[in-house]
Amino acid sequence: MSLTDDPGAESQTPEAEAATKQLVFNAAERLFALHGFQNVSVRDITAEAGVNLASVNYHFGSKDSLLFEIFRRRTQELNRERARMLHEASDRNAGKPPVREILTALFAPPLRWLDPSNDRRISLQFLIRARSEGTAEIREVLGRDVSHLKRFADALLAARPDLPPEEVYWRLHFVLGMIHQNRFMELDRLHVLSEGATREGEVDALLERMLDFAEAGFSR
Amino acid sequence: MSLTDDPGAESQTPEAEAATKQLVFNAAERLFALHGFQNVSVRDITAEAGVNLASVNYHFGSKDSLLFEIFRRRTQELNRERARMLHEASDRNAGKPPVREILTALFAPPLRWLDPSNDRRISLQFLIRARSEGTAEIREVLGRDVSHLKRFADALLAARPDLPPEEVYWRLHFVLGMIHQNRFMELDRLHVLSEGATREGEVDALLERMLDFAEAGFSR
DNA sequence: GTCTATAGATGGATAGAC
DNA sequence: GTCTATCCATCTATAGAC
Repeated sequence: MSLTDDPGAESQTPEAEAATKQLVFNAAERLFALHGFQNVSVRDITAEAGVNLASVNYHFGSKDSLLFEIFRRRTQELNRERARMLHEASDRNAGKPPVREILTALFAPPLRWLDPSNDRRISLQFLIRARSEGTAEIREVLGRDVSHLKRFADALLAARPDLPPEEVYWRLHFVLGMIHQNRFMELDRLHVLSEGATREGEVDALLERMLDFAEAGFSR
Repeated sequence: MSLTDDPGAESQTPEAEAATKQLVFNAAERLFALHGFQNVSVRDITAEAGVNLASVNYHFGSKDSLLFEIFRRRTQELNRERARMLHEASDRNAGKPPVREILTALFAPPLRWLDPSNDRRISLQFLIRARSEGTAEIREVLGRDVSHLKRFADALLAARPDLPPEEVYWRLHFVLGMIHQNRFMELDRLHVLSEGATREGEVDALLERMLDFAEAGFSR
């Protein structure tokens, strides 16, 4: 079964290494998403993962590096989904998709992640928290790497050439705020306020609500 | 000049106490707003304030209590401004203000604080950060004390009785996201993305932009 | 690669002199 | 009320045995 020449002895090494590293990765993502970066210690992570204390430093170098790697991986996954959807929307519309389709490419991936039946629900919470609480390294990357957002800004500028560019940028800012509001804390608060009328479980309905609201905000 | 019978000796006590406490309060608010709750130590605060290390515990009991008191005070100030504006809007409109005036009462106070010429700019950043990074005590208060938000939800429900209530709650959720997006980090990021086209200094213009966007989102 | 023990640093809180 | 010195808990990171 093994691809190596030595199936005996310590042949479980690559699998065990991958397994331990993945256990740490998942436990760290989960705990940080739930309790925040600074509130989770390496001891918490290794205890949750059921591995020994030293494994974080062995596999990731440091606590900071671990969290940066989770952030990098999840950001890349989310941005690729968004970029692919934007590209498809562009293909469907002769290179000039309308506002609603651009916003769909921006909203749909994080909302799919938000679905309670989706394993990635916790990853989205992680990303939202890391964005505002992350280390200086994460913040610096976020601040400088605007290339991903630029594709959406350019698409919106092309869709609304009649608007002053700064108006388009501000509206993009507003819709990003709508997305970032979907944290556990704010959703719980909304649930209390509405006395249970708002059910976050219906992510398809939420996507339509967000699109209706944002598209209306853009159509002036 | 003193109201006490003993102007000599340690008569500076009340003023000195107030002065030191205020120095700590201001330094803590500023540092937390800039660097986050967990990233600021009591030593940082007392160094910034130019007072001795023990004064935080003497005047506030603990670091947690200090931050909770700042949060409580600023939240109260902001909510009172909002409640007053909502009340005035209600008076102007026979108890049933239109959506745009309700949203103005929600947006205008934090945007006034955001003005670079306003001392309260740092207080607003503090509040936005405390909301997402705060202690369990702060989060619990936020989660349970929805009475302030409820006034705005009720006003919106009255202004749009044609809509299903849950739709109104979701839209309120969206506009709150728009407000919370006005953090230093996100504003800086927007500034980079727009290559300087977005100037946050023009808070009056920003208020109009936010109102236009949100009102359009509500009018369907 | 795993695990224990511990180094090394930092931070919150407090005792006790003034 | 102020301030210094210090206690004690906690955390990250690592050395070294297995």
